[in-house]
Amino acid sequence: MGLTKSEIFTEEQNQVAALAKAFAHPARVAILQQIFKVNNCICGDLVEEIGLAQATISQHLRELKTIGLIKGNIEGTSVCYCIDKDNWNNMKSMILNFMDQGNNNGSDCC
Amino acid sequence: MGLTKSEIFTEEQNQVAALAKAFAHPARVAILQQIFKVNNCICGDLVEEIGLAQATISQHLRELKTIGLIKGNIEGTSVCYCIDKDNWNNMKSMILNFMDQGNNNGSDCC
DNA sequence: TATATTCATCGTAATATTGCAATATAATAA
DNA sequence: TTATTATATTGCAATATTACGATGAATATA
Repeated sequence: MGLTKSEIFTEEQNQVAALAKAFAHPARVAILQQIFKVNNCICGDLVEEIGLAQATISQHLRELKTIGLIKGNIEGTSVCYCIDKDNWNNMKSMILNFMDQGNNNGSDCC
Repeated sequence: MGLTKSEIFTEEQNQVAALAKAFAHPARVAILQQIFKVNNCICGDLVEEIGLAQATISQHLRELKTIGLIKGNIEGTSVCYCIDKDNWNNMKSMILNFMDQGNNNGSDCC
């Protein structure tokens, strides 16, 4: 069916999944790394850096913006993107919290 | 097209994306949480706990197993699943490393 | 004004994912 | 042997994702 039954899961489960989905494509991982690397805002050099069509990059940027990981600012004819650090840190905590369950020190049970 | 162009990305970018994809569905998040919660091995109570058909749960379990986050052990007629802690910790490091870039302390640039 | 530049959006083709019923497989119990 | 139980696999239908060309909107430049 392709339709996730979100209503049967907790808010937290849906949130973790939604954030993970944002990271679940190498182009979006690459975009985020590039924004971090350049540190200052970058614009459409992403299209050059990464080897995808402009429309494709724009689509990935929108997904990252929609979930709140990045912000975009219009500067003349180009658009400057950067990490939304508050949100980024919140989401980092969420993922950490999820991955830290049960402190993983005992030996595997099977 | 629906076909990710993996070859144009780095190994790391593809790995982060692959791990994130495993977390990118609330059913898989719920399965992992449940395995952690019960701590000891659990079997097909997942079908009861989570409200999805047995075939669907089995499919999600296979994805988690394929990427290496969990291990399954046959015990009589049932199967005991548990976290693969070595892999889990490695993947946690990978995600942390990715999310820690640029230590996020300055103010946003736009 | 006319033209270029930069980015977003639309439409669409190809592929992937989700979910389930039906069926298969494997181990135990009667 | 014949059930029974627990899980996996297969085969679909519905929906989502990825990618890109074409086009649109906005700003800058000649």
